[in-house]
Amino acid sequence: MIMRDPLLFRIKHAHHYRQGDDWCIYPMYDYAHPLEDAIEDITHSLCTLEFDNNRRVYDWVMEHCLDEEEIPSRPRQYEFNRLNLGYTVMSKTKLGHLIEEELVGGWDDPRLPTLAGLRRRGVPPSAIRSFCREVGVTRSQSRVQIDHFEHALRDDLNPKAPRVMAVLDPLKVVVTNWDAGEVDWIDANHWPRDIDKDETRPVPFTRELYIERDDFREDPPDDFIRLAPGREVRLRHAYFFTCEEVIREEDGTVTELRGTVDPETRGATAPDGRSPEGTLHWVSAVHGVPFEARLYDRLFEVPAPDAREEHFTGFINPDSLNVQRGVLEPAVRDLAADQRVQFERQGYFWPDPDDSTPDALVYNQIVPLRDTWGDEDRLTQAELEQRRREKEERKERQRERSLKGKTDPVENLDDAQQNRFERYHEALGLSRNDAATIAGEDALAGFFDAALEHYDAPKPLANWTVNELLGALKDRTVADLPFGPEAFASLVRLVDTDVISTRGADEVFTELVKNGGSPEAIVDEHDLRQVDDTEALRPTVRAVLDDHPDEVARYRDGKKSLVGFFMGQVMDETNGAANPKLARELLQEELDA
RNA sequence: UGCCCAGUAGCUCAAUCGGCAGAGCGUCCGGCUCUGGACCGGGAGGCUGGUGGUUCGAAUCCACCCUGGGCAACCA
Repeated sequence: MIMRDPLLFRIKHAHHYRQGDDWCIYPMYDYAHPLEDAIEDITHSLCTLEFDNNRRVYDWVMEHCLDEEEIPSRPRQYEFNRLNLGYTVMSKTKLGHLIEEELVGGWDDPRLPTLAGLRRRGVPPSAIRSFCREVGVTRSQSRVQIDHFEHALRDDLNPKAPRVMAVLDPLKVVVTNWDAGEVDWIDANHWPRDIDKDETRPVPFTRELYIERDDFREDPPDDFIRLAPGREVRLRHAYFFTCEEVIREEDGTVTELRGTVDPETRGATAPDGRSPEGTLHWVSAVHGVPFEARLYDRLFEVPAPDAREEHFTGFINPDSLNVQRGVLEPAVRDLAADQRVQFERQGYFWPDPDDSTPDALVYNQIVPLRDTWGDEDRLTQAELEQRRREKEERKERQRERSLKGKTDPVENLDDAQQNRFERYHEALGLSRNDAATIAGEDALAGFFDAALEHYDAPKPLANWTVNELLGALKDRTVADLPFGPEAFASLVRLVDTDVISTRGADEVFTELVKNGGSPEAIVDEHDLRQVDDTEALRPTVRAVLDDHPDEVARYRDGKKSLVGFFMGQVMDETNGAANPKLARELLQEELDA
């Protein structure tokens, strides 16, 4: 459609903001794009899917407006699907709307998937690159799950981010068997043992500490492995601690925990070998540095906010930003200002480049740690099962619909074509489908009829016309082919009379489409005459099996589909000349021997 | 309505000329562990959207259909 009357430029007597009134002719996209690419020596011109239609014009302009020698390297346009991410929006318009409506802070809001936003959030460029490598480039429209992105982030950050301890929602703990003035400076490794790095920092242990409020439950569920009344846990890098007393306010909120530490467990290992299930991070209440933590969650509550009938802003997650006032271990002051760190058991963070100052630290959460406990929203086995069922049902519905929608190909034919169809179907005995397919295209039917004059075998000719010729034509017509009905008929005769195999015929046909010529000559030239002699074929079959002992073993072990692989080898070896039926029989014989 | 593109494991993608349907993520189980993290080992998961055809052999070629998306001109 677009090629029927491509529009390349328009004439408009208008003032141009830079060229003034010098020109009254303005190029259209279809004209400017290919020419610019060619002039700039572009080799791969990439664009999004909606320009797929325009590729024909692109090629046409290139061909008709430039001589070969004017094109340093012929540009080719490739289209791809743009990246869609779950639980967010990617289009500039929609992002702009969020900013205009002040639903987010600006283009660099860390909740946004913009480069400015990701950068401010602390996402390293290398993580973005590895994410892109992982998801790949595709022509199918799809939406990438946010999990993939988060995985790429963690994977990138894991070996780069030194571990430190930070409590985001502090709950006070008093160690009753520890003197008020005493400080134990513990040398704690910045890195877990599975990362090949060894740097430590001093962490102060004191009588008063903070732990995460979430890490304590008065009435813990069975699978809760953290702190509860009477229970012992490990304080990371420090001592085993047992909770003995819970202090509450009038309304019942817990304000403080009291308990004791086992002095024998310094370094967080016990001489008697006991090992608590839970390990908690903590920060000294005396040395701890107050800071602000900004936790980011998905911006929208639904996976595809832009694919709904309602306006996408209606799905905004009200809790996408969660600001906490926490305490940090003092050693973070010694880290570089832009150092990305892992707050143990929390996630990866870095200081906000705009708002963080030495006196008022502000940390952005880059990505939380993977958490397999609790009520997060990953798919359970049952949900996976459910999805499988839904997919099956969807397929079943599609099957019904596609069967119901099926039409008789004859319906679309005009009167003359109808007559032709009847001749093909009834007189020549072609299937309804083949007969209608050929009858429906006048040029093709003429070609078929002419070929019939040279080889009177309607069925094989029709098979080749429909299944091979049609595939090679694409948007050309038979008139554009470098060969005529006679050569085509000869080819069909050769394969129909077993002079060549279908595989050999494919080669002949490819050559014919490319350069024309006579099928018989091509057969001789490429030595494609079919080998029907069992004893002539046997050595080849044996050689193939000898060359692939592993595959033979796997075949005998039950992987019968390898027959196809062996067949391919035999056909390759004989350049397509082996009689396939014979080759298969021989293979079976040798393999089952 | 016409034309174009896409449909393969729960998700994102591979599969050279038509010749062994695979990978990563997720999930489940086990191991390790001073992070319920990371790491290591193993398993489950497929009518390649459907029907028919061509072929010794089809995810791949042909016809028709289904589903989703794009384009239909003076925008890019």
